[in-house]
Amino acid sequence: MSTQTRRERERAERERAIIAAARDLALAEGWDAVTTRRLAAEIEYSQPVLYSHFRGKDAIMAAVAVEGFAELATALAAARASAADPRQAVADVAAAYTTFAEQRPALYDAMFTLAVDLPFASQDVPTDLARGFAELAEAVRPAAGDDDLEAVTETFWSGLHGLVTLMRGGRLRRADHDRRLAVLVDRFSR
Amino acid sequence: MSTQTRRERERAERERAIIAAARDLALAEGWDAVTTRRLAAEIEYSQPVLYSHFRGKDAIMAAVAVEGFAELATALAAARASAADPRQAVADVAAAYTTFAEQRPALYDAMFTLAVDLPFASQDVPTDLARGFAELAEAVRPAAGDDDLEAVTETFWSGLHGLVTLMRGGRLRRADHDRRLAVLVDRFSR
DNA sequence: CAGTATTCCTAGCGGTGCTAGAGTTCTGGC
DNA sequence: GCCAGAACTCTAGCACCGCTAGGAATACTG
Repeated sequence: MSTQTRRERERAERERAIIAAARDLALAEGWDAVTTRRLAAEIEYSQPVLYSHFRGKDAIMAAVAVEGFAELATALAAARASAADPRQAVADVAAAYTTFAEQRPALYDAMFTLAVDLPFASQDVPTDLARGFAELAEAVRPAAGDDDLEAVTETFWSGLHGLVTLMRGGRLRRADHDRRLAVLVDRFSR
Repeated sequence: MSTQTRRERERAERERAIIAAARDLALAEGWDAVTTRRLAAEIEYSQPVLYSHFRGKDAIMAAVAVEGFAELATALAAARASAADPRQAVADVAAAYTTFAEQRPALYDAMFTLAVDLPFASQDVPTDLARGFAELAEAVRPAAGDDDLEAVTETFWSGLHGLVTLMRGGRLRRADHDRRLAVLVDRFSR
C-alpha cells in the first residue's frame, strides 16, 4: 500500500511539474517556444512520459489554462469587493480583466483563444470559470435594466475580450486603451 | 519589351493563383491545412517558387487578408446604406460584421487574429481597412455623445470582434448570439 | 549558333507532435 | 533470496512542417 501511494504521489508531482514548466516557458517565451522536447528536458524525463500524463500538447495547454481561470476569478472578485459604488465596480472589474490579460498574455491565450480541447467540457474548469463570469455578472447587474443579465454579461465580456485581443494583435493603439475602456464601462454601467 | 511584359504578366497571374489557392484551401479546410507543399502542388510549381513571390507563409496569409478587408468594407457599406434609420444602421452594420466573420472564418482569422506581419504597415490595406472602420464610425456617430468618436468606434468594433471570436472558440453559445448582438447594438445606438 | 542570364527544381536542413518497441527497474509469490 | 511478471521509461524513428542552397534546365541576347 505504501509504495503504491508513494508512486501515485510522485506521479502527481511530475504532472504538476509538467504544467508548471509549460506555464513558465509560455509566459517567458510564448507558446511557440513550448515544444514537447523542451518540456521533456525541463522536467528531466523523455518525451513519451508527457503522453502518459496528457493526451497531447493541447491537453497540457488546457491544464495550464485551468490554473488561469482560478487566478482570473480571484482577481475579478478582489476588484469588485474593493469598489466604492456600483459604477466603480464595473470600472474596477474591467480594469482588472484587461490588466490580467496584459500581464499574462500567454496564460490568457491558453484560456480564451487557443486550446478548445477539454477545458469547457471538463469538471473543475466550469467552477472557476463560472466564478469569474459571476463576478462580471454582479458588476453589470445594476445596469442590465430589462435585458437578460446573462446576455448583458456575455456581451460585456466580449467587449473586454475584443479590446484585449485587438490591442495585442496590433490592431488598436495601446495608448488609447484607457479611453476605450472608459467608453465600454460607461455603456455598461448606466 | 513584349516578352518582358508577358513574363511580368505571367508572374502576376501566378501570384494571384497562389493567393487564390491559399484562400480556397483555408476556407475549405482551415489555415492548418494550408502548407507550402500543398500550395505548391495546387499551383503546379515547386515550393521555392512561393518564396520568389512572398517572404514566407505569413506574407501569403497577409495577402489573403488584404482581399478580406475590401470585402468586409463593401459588406458594411451596403448594410449601412440600406438601413432605414440611424438606429437600424447600427444593427444592420453589426449583423453584417458578424455574418461576414461567421461565413468566412478563415478569412476573418487572417485579417484579425493571425498574420500580424505586414498588413497594418502596408499601403493598400489601410485604405480598405479604413473604409470598413469608417462605416462603423458613421453608424455609431449619432450615439457617440460627448465621447471621442474614434474611441467609441474602436470599442464597438472590439465588442463585435469579441462576440465573434468567443463564439467561434466555443466560449459562447451560438443560440444566444442574436440576443447578445441586440444588447451591444442597444448600448451603442442611444 | 554560342554564351549568358534567368528561371525553376531537386534535395536537404533543422525543427515539430507523436508513437512503436526494446530495455530497464520494481513488485510480489514461492 | 530468487525469479517470473508487471510497471515503467527510454531510444529511435515516422511523417510532417517552413524554408533554402546549389545545380539543372530553360529562355534570351549578340
